Amino acid sequence: MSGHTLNHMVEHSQHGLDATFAALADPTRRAILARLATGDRTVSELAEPFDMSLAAVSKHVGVLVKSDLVLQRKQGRERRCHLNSKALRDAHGWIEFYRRFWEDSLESLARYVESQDNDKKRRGK
Amino acid sequence: MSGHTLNHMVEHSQHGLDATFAALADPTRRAILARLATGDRTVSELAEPFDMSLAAVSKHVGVLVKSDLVLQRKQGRERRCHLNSKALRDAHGWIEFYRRFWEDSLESLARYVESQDNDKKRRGK
DNA sequence: AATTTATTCAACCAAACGGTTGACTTTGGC
DNA sequence: GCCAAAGTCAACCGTTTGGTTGAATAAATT
Repeated sequence: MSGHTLNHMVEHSQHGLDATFAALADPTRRAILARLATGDRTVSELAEPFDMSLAAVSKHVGVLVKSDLVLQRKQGRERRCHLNSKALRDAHGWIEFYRRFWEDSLESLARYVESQDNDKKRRGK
Repeated sequence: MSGHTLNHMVEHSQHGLDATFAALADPTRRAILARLATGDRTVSELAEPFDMSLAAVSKHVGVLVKSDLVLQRKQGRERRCHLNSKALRDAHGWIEFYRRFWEDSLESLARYVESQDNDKKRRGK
C-alpha cells in the first residue's frame, strides 16, 4: 500500500467503494464470501445452507457480482462463482489509509472516552 | 492480525460489522470520516462543505456514531466529533482475513477472467 | 430578558433493500 | 422428445434509507 495520497483515496472509484461496502454490509453476503473463500461454488451450492429461497440468494450473488467482489462463469446450466480480489483490495486500501489517522490519535481518543465517562457520572446517569 | 480463526471472524460482532460497513457505504459519510481524520470537528463544521441541510448531515453523523466509528462529546452547545478506531479495526480485520484467500487464488482467478472473455468472444458480444 | 446559534426531533416523501412467489429460459439426463 | 434442474426475471410487499422542512431545545451573546 504505497502511493496512496489523500486525493487519490478520495477520488478513487467512489461508486465502486459505495457498491463494495454496501455489499459487505449484509451478513448473508459476507457468509457467501466466506464460503467462496474455501473454493468456487455454484449458486445452488451457495444457497443450500440458508433458510431462504434460491431467488433471494441469487439476488445476493447478483449484488456481489455487480460490486465486483465475485466473478461468475456460465458453465452448462450452472453458474460457478469465484472470488475477485480487486474490489476487496480497494475497500481494504481505503480503510487502511484512514486507520492510520485513527491509530495515531489513540491517545487523544482515550482522553475523550474518559471525559465522556466523567460527563455521564456528573449527570448521575 | 494474529489470532484470527475462521470461527472467530464469522461469529465476531456480526451486527457491528453490518453497521460499520453500512456506514462506510455512503460517500458523504466517508467524506466526513476523511475530514475527521485531519482533526476533530463540530457537526456544523462537518456540514459546511456539503450541499445539504444541517439536519441531513446531523443524521449522517448519527449513523457514524451508532456504528461506533465516531465518538461525540457535548461541549457547551456544540458537539465535537472524534474518530474511533475500534469499529474500523474490526472491518479492517474482517477484510484482511478474507483478502488472503483472494490473493492466494489470483492465478485461478486469471484463468476465470480469460475464459469469461473467451465466452463473450465466442458469442460475438 | 430577548435573540441568535448549534443541534436535534418529528413528520413526511421517494427510492432502494431484502425477501416472497410464480412464470420463464436454458441445459442435462433418461 | 420429455421432464427435471439451475438459475433468472417480474411483480409484489413491508422496512430502511437519505433527503426535506418546520418546530423544539439548549447554550451563548447582547
